[in-house]
Amino acid sequence: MPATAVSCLTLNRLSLYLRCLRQLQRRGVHRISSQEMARRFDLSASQIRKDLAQFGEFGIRGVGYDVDQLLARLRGLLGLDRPHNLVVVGLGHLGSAVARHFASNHRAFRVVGLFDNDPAKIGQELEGLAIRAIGEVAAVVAETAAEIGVLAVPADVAQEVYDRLVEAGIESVLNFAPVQLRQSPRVRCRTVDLRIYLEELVYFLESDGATSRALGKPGR
Amino acid sequence: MPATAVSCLTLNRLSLYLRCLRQLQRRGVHRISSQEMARRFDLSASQIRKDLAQFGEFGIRGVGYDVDQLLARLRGLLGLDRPHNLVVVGLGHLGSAVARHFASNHRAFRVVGLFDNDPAKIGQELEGLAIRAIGEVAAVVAETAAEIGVLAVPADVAQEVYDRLVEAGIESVLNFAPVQLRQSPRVRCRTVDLRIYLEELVYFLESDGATSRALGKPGR
DNA sequence: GATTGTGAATAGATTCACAGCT
DNA sequence: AGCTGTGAATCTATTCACAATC
Repeated sequence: MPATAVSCLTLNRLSLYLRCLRQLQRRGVHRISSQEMARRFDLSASQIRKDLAQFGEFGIRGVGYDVDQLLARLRGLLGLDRPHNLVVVGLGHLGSAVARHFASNHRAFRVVGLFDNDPAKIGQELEGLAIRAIGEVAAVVAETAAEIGVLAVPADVAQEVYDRLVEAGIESVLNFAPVQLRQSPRVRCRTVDLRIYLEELVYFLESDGATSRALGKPGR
Repeated sequence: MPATAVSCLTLNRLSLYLRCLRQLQRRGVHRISSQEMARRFDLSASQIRKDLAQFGEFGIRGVGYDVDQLLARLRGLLGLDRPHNLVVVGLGHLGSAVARHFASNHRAFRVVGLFDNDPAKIGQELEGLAIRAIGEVAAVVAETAAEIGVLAVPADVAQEVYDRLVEAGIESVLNFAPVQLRQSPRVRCRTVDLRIYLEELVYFLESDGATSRALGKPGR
């Protein structure tokens, strides 16, 4: 039924619902209405319904949604019922942390390759996996059918490494380098710049706290 | 003159423009038009103009924008011309990496406190700063006038630690725990769940790659 | 009586297209 | 001639309100 393209906003909310449902499941809740869910997690009930309705009829009128069933459906919908292989390139602090973060926790994701160009790091192990030279990435991607590349390299080499991953046949990229990558049409890239989140918070600090001073020009 | 509230989307784009302008500055570009900027970084020219126009007239008609000047203006606008103090709570892999990430790189942000509840970690140093017990957070926030708290603790204690930060007088929170926090109206909280980004990529993997199979029901 | 699923209404964001400067 | 700044037009997203269902 998804003839209509799904928006990123909707999609991210589906992930959110998944998270909420997991929490409900852990607490032994088996049935929930959109209203109750909205109340508990500070969401919008009609939005939940509309988001879900895009993909089918998952609820029972007059009753609500079955938590286990909805969870399973959402997982299937998002493709999380099959495992997905990742490679991580760049094992500085952030890269290592992200590799570990994704390696533990999550059944749906498996880290199958670690790459760096620092000779001191090559050969070391992280979570039982050896760090290899970046030159081997194509071989590993081919061998493991890795779909996603996580890019945690310095900004000035990010483009080069992205291009390499594209060439290696990776299907999409999660980029932590603070650059706007020139993208291949074949390979979707999602950039996550942690600094942007801080900057967002700072702006609201100023504007909430200092409504009084906001009248004076804030330049310079 | 921001009498009008600025949307988050706009705000995040301003951060993005800042990043692009920095790159231009490094390359010795002194003047740029919205079109050229759009072309180089794969953005929309009219959107750039509209976003900037919300805050004043920064460009010169017929000419374009002065890179240095616009950079300075944006920095001021976003509040990045003053330093902001951070505390990081939870120094597992992700917390440590984020602490280091924010401690280096960025002039506008200063990490002034590190907290954990693991006795093995307390007393250790990270980037020249000692890790302290979470009980001391109120004192440190008061003493350093820290504005932002970075939350990198396990999901099941995130709410508790958030509440503690609120009580300690922190002004906003960047949360990496995958939970929907019950928020204080006083303290803005931005949650960043790295897993959501992966899930987004996975969805598009399925839907791009498998347009053929998308006709069959994707359930189960 | 309660709650879903959904068309219609509203609100918000983006793009267009051009008047107004330089 | 070229590019900004901006109202108007379009597109997208969210919320409302209610008929359909259990």
